Amino acid sequence: MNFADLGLSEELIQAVTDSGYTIPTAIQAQAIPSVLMGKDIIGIAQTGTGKTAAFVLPMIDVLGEGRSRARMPRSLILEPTRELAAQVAENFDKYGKYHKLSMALLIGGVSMGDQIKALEKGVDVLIATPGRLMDLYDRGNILLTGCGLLVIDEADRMLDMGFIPDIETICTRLPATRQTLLFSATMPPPIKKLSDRFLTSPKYIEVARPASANASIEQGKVRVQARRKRDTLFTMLDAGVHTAIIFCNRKTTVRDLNKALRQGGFDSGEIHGDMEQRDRIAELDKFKDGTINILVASDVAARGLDIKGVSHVFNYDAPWHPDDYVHRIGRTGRAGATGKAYTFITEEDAEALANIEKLIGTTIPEITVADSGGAVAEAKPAKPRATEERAPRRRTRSGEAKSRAPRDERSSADKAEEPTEVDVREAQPVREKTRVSKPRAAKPREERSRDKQPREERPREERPRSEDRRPSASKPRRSNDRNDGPDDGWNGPMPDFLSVGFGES
DNA sequence: AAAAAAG
Repeated sequence: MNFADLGLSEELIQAVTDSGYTIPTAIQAQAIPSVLMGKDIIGIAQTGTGKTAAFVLPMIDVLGEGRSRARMPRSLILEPTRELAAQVAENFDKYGKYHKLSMALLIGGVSMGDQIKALEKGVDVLIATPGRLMDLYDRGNILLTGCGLLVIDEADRMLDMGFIPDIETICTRLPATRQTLLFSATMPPPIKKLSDRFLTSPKYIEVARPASANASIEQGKVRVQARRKRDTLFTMLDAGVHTAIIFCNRKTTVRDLNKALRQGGFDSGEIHGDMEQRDRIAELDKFKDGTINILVASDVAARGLDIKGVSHVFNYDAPWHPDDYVHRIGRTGRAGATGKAYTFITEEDAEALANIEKLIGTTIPEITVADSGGAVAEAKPAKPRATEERAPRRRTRSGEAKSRAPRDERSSADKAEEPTEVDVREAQPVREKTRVSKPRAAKPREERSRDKQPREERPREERPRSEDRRPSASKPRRSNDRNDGPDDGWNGPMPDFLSVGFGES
């Protein structure tokens, strides 16, 4: 199967070929012919499965015939966030280069003037976030009566964000005879209701359940004391990280952590919802072109963002909502590349971890990092096994017995996880055992950590004095490292401690 | 417990 078999025009196939793609993904192969035939579609798929191209490509051909009229867009694509909307617009530019389609991107945070001008001229494709679309509609700048094709993308996220009433309003303003494509990673009841109401005998397409979390992502959890998160992260980044997105739960944490990383000599940037739109775009661009290789992010970047070659995702804070975990780690391991996803777990995160592991149906392997203080955190009264915490009592007990092997049968790696009375910061044997890779710092450690931790927490001789530059982490990657092909994700060597998993699974 | 989206 390749793109030429799907019924797309030659110009379009040329544009796809120019972009370096030849084989359609599962969702593309299933959706494109149906969209071309004018059918409604429910697509259960994450981005990264090629979902965007699955509707962008056929839409370009469908809209290639006919022309737009002033204020009457011919098609509408709804996206939950501004970044996703902009990303879809980029796809239209990329694949529509041999077609002359007009397009308007209606998102908040930027001035309305240009958007209104584009609408006045008439557009074939309207790509919008609900807020700005409703705003412009209420001002009388848009007529949706000529809009025969609607795409509701990331429907489950629209639901999370409270957009469903807006979506319903918008649906009723479109002509009743239209084609509707709905994409969602999951199908919670409100989305099912929405599709029952606004889609007509849709074709149901489901690919790679997101909860099964992409096999190309190697996951790990790191038990860490809250106050040692920063040092632990630095240690892991020092070991050599190509490109990382670091998720935090709060915007303030994003800001603080990015500041600390920059002070520590890392090439990092940040993105969160309190930033000006242009700053968000600028930071994303820097991340994409390699000016920075670490992006500290709130959940604004958790879903859908398609940045190639992200080698690592760190959950600096464990996400409260388990769905967010799946979405966050999905920023790595994209387009056939491999990725690593590490989640910091503090004592407060027990319930969040339990929910995550329940959702993904597996126990995330635990890895240990020197100085995380994780062993101390574990010295608390034993908690129930994470995945079983919410299970009925009887299951809990039997399951627990099974998963906990007798002490002396466990590997030494397992023993490293044993609760211990000894503070690992003082205990050389533990340090030696857990530190598999020697850290190298961009700047002498003392310079970096000047304002972070009291000196005494780190034995002086532990601090490397070499002038060694940090490996890839400190250096902007060459731009050809990624973003110039579909399969150019990171596949480089992995520092030992990042690739070694300990016990549990 | 937060963040996102309209300003």
